Amino acid sequence: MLSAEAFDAITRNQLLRALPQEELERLLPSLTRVAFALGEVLYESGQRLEYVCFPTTSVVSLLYTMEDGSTAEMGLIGNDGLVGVALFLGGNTTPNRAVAVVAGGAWRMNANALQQEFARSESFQRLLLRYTQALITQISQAAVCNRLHSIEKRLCRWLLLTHDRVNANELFMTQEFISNMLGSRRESVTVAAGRLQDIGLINYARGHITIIDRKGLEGAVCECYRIVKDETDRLLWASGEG
Amino acid sequence: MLSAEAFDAITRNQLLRALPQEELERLLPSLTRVAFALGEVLYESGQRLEYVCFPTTSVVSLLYTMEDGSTAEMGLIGNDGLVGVALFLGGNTTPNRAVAVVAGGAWRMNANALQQEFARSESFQRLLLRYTQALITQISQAAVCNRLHSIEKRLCRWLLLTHDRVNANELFMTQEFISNMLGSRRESVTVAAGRLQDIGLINYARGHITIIDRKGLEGAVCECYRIVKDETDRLLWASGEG
DNA sequence: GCTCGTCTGTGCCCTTGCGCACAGAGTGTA
DNA sequence: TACACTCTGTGCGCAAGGGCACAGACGAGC
Repeated sequence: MLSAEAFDAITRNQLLRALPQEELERLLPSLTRVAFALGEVLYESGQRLEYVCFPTTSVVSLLYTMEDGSTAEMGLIGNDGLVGVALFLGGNTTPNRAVAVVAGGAWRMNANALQQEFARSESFQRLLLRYTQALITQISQAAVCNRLHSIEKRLCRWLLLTHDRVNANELFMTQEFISNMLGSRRESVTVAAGRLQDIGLINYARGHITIIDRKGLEGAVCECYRIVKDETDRLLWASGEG
Repeated sequence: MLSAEAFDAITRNQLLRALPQEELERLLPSLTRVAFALGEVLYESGQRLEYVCFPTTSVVSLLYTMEDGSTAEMGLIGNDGLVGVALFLGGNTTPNRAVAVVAGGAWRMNANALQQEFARSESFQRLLLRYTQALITQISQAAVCNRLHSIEKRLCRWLLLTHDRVNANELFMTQEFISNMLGSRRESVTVAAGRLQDIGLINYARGHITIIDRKGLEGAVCECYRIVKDETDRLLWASGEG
């Protein structure tokens, strides 16, 4: 039987929360609480994964780095997901890195335990595979959005994605940092953020963003944000899953 | 026991070829041979999938269409893969469409048979999940490439990807068609293709491309092409898989 | 206070690629 | 042969965004 405290802590990750109680109890011994600092690297490109992480208050970006050093983000993972799908997909490594963009906590589960449970429990497997599809949706939308939409819209999308995964209206990150995610120049982010600030959607000051008008951001963002959100809801939280 | 003819036909798809013989025999009754015309739609965005397809000589593009009608490709699938991962991931639909970009054949397998076999056979499941990771790699690389690389390089990448999946140096597709995949204007493709033609890599004439200098294309493409190729080889064909 | 380092704002020039318009060049068909 | 249609080439103006340089603004530490 899970203590109320443990249950409360563990279900701050929505994937874990979606699991049946007896499953959670079985998983608990394999889960370790960890914390990530801003910018901390969970794994490097090509590095063998030793564990997966279920973020609770942290947010993790899947980042690609090109040979010339330019970078772009392919996906963003918070308490709605899990970092390290390659472990149960069977590849064990991926050609991208994972970086914490919001400092905070997560639950860590080592490779063996994960693979064992994946093979053993149908509900666990089903949930993880559905999550994989949600992740694919997010990545493919990023592919299209990166191609077709302006920096300003993509910035809105990124802010909303991050805001969704954080329990606050304040984010701590520099424009330089964001430009690495968006795959653009820092100056372009400055200009775009300036416009969002001018129309009163956000406030920006030295690595400290405040979301002032969330609805306004939702109005300024491209369709990509909603498509991914709706599809994720459908895949993970809608039907009688778990 | 598979007839030599059936075995030969079925293993034109590399995923199927990677399966153990007894598994193939079990699958055979569930497989139907189909053919796709150029431009044929395998499934529409949001449509419930009834089957997966293992292309043999056809090539299928996963295409995203925005509300304003603009389009971009997220992935390209040939005899090295399978169309319809959402079926075993559990989502049953995806927000993109699948379109044949090279006419040709495929093996079709209905949803029930697929799901049954996925649950029953570990080697089948392992192969499909590894393929899923390869697909994720391809899509994420597209996301980054779309953001950071020029039309010309992306055109090279697309030509190489397609060429890899086709047993010929001639491709039948208009520049208009390709521009839909690249998410660019037709005129931009004209210019880029013109340059590739000038330096003797390809020949272009009214919906009829000839790859003249494959090595040259590999020299002109961005790193994205090779990263995906190497990673796919590692995931699917390298180790003792199957 | 002062200084240093970091973060943000801005301006200028340049390239890429889009929007649009239209001209030619093949191809198919009557 | 004539006509219609499709596909490709090209030119021009324009907007977005990259490269670079530098100025200001803020905060931390002394």
